Amino acid sequence: MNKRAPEKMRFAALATDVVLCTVLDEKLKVLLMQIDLPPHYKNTWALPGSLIRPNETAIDTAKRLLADKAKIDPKHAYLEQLYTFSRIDRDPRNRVVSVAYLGLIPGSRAAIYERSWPKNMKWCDIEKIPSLAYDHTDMARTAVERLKSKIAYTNIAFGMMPEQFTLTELQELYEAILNKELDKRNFRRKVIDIGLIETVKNKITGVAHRPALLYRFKSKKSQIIDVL
Amino acid sequence: MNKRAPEKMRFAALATDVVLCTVLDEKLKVLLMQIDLPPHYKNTWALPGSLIRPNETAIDTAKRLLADKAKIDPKHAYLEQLYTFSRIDRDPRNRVVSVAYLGLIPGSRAAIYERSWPKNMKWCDIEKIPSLAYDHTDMARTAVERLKSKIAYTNIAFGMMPEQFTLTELQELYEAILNKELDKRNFRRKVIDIGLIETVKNKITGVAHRPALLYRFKSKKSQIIDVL
DNA sequence: GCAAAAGTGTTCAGGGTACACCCATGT
DNA sequence: ACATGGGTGTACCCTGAACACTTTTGC
Repeated sequence: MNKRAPEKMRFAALATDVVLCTVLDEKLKVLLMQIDLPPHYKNTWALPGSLIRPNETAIDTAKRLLADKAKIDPKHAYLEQLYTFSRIDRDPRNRVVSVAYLGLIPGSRAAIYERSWPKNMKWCDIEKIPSLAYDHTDMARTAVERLKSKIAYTNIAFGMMPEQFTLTELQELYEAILNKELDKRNFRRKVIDIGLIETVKNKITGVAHRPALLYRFKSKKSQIIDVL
Repeated sequence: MNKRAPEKMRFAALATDVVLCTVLDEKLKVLLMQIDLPPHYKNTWALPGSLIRPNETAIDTAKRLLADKAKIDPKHAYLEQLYTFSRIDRDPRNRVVSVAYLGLIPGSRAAIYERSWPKNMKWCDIEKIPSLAYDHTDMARTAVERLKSKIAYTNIAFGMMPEQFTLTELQELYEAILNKELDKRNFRRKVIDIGLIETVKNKITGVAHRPALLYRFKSKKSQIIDVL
C-alpha cells in the first residue's frame, strides 16, 4: 500500500489551485495572490495553488492552501472539486496537472481575513480580474460559471452566508452572484417556502430603521433544490 | 516548455478511467473489462483505464482508451470530465490519481462494437454491476448520478442516440436512464418545442405497424435546456 | 380485418412573476 | 416628524401533468 509508483510512470507533477469566492460590498470577488517566478511570471497575479503532497488528497491540499496562504480556517469555507486542468503546456516550466477547487466563504469573514493579508494578496472583483498566470484565467471563469449555475438549483449559496443573516442580506448575495435584481416579496416567499432556513429569536439592532429578523440555516448539507 | 517536473515533485502517477455508458435493450449499461493483476486483482471487473502519457492530456487518454481497448472510434462517443479521484490508497500498489471521464455512445453502435470484443469485456447492466477493482464502483456510481441529473436539464442524451431516430426511441432512452415511464404526448410536445431536433424526410420501414417519422439533431453542441 | 405502435388536444392545478403600501426603529 | 429599510398579499399567466382515441402499416 502507498508505495510510490515506479519512476517511469511519473512524468507530471500534481497540483491543486483554489478559486476562493466571496461576496463583499455586494460584488462577487475572487482571492488572488501575486507570484514572482521569473522568467515567466514576474509579480503576476494568480490563484493560490500548491503541489499536492504525498500524504495528501487533492482536497487536503485545497484546505492547506486556505490555511497556509490566506490564514483562513478551512472549517469556515465550503470547498468542491471544480475541474482538472491537464493541458500539456499549462505551466511553461514543467508538466503539471492541476485539480482545481471552487471555494466559498462568507463575506463577513472574508473582510476580517483580508486585514491579516500582505500586499500581494487581495479580493478581486470578478469584473476586474487581470490577466492571470498559467491557465488560471480559465479556472476563474470556470468557477464563476459553476457558481452562477449552481446557485439557481442548489443551496450552495449557504457557504457564503454568516451564521445569522437577514433576508435582505441573503437576497443581496443572490443579486451579486447572478448580477440582476430580484423581487423582494417573491424572493422571501421562495426561500421561506423551501424550508431550509429558520428565524432566530433575535433581531438586528442599532440600525436607523425597522430592525430585521435574523435567520439561520437549519442544515448546511448540500442539497438540490429549486431556489430561483 | 514541456520539460518534465523535477523528480522530487513527482510522487504519484496520473491515470484516466472511463465510465462509458449506453442504453441497450432499454437498460442503462456500462462498459466493464476484466483485469488480471495478482495479487490484488485476479480476474476482477474494472472500468477501462490507463496511465496518462507524457504527450497526452486527460481527454486524449480517454479517447485512446476507447480506441485501443474497446475498438470504439472516439468520434462516435461523447466524453466529459467526471471527477478526479485522489484517495491515497485507491490503488493498493502505487499512488495513482485518476481523472475519470463519463462517456456516452448510441446503443445501436454499442451493439455492433460488442461483437468484436473478447470475453473479458462487456456491457453490464448498471443494476448488476459486480464489485469492481480500485475505487471504480464509486466512479461508476458518480457517473450514473451525473448522467441522471444532467439528462433533465441538458441535451446530453444526444450523445446516446444514433444519427436518425424515432421519437419513441428517444423516449425509451430517457425512460431507461431515469428509470421511470414518461407520458408520450407530453414528451413529444416538449422535445419538439425545444427545437433541437428536426424531421428527416424518411420514415422507418419494415415494421408491422404504422411507420414512425425519423428525426435528427439539428446540432450536437452541448446546451443547457429544460428537457423534462 | 386484426395486431401493433404512431400520432394527436384539452383540461386543470401549481408555481413564477409583477406590482405598492404600511411598519418599526433611530435620530 | 422624518428618513430608512423591513415586511406583507393578490391577480395573472404559463408550464407541467394527467388522460383516450384515431391512424397507418404488415401480415
